[in-house]
Amino acid sequence: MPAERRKPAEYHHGNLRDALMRFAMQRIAARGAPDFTLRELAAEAGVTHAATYRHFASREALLAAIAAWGYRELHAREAAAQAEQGADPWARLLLLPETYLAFMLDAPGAFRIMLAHPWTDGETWADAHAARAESYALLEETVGACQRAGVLPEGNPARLIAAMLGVTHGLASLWLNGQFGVVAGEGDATALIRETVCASFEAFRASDPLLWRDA
Amino acid sequence: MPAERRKPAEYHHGNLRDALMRFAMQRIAARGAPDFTLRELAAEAGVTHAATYRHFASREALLAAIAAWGYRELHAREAAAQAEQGADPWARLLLLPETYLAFMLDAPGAFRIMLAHPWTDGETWADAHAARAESYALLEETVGACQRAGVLPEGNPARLIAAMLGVTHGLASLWLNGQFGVVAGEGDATALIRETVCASFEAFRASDPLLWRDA
DNA sequence: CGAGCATGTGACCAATGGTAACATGAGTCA
DNA sequence: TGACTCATGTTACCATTGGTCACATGCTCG
Repeated sequence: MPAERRKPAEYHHGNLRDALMRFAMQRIAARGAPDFTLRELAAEAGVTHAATYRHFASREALLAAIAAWGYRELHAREAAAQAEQGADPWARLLLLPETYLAFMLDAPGAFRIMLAHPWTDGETWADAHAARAESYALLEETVGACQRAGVLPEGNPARLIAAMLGVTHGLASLWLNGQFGVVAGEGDATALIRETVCASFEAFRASDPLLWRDA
Repeated sequence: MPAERRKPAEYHHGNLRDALMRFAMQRIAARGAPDFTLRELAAEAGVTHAATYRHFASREALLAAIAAWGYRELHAREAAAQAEQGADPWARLLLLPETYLAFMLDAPGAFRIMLAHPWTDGETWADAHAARAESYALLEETVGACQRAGVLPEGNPARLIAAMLGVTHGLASLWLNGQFGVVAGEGDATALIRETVCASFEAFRASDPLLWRDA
């Protein structure tokens, strides 16, 4: 008589995969790093660690699945927000970092894998790569629209994109790694991040076009 | 007769500690993550893995030592560059990201631990924390000098600092994780990074002071 | 020269990621 | 209904890893 099984039929129908991903994300968020053990995830799901290999080829594949899910979810949220926004390109652009940061607060575990994990093995991370490319494409397109509308300076869009992605990503990364206290004391870090991103974007918008032109 | 020993007396006098750190940084840079095994580091040094514990209390302590070294080295380079620069605060400020990015190219292995590793256990990472704080303090001070000199907009310095640290750190982080191709194609990434950081700083400098004022 | 201490060794341990052969149960089709 | 089958999960196993401990070795300094 095996002790204490999970609720019958809770797993055994595809739920295990999702459950493992959820548990993993929780642990990552809690511990600040993908430190979890496949065995502890399995135990939390009421399952043997070998069962996990029915759903993920390896530990790293689990991480890759999380990253892919994260980028797809992010892209979906961005697209949805833009859709209900209207046509103003500048407003649509500002929605992107806002959605990005909101999602980071919702799913910090996924975010850490998305941002700060070296996706070494192309094979297992192929899906994540594709998902990420979608999200980047949206940024690229929106920046282009802003430039065409004259609301962002002309010049090499790659530089503008890099600058915007840089601030957003950089602040997110600092927050995720708990490095924010050093720069900002102990105030409301998330508010400071939002305000800083906003101010930076405005500064870019109003900046001298010469800055972004190639040499 | 033990096979193939290291050159006699090469270790046994404090060199092992440094050698292990060097090897570890090489592996981190090569593999893009602190994947190395204590055993392989020890083997590369011609030593048993147990010997490593004479110099580092744990694997994580090795990482912490690398991070601490990195921040101390970074701070030293920044201070040196500023010292030979002169008194112009804006020039001194621009030196910081420049030194930062140059150091990243010199020591990508250390950088990855410095930026993208969760320093969970305060005990083992205490030294790294202290070293990092020094480096941040320099940025804070230089920004303050710029504001007093009227070359940076008044307003909450925390926001300006966050913005500058954000771009720099964000672009560095993207580069370290190989995410730069997505945004910039396959050009000279490091040049693009430098130019983008420079343009961003100029944009911040020339921006409307209202942007950085608290609400 | 001899003692002491830092450094390195060898044997050992529990835990981990991963594999393979076996078990079980839900759905399908005769 | 009953047999087949495939997905899912289990048991047992393996090599490797981080870590510890008692023991060896060899600088260094009194």
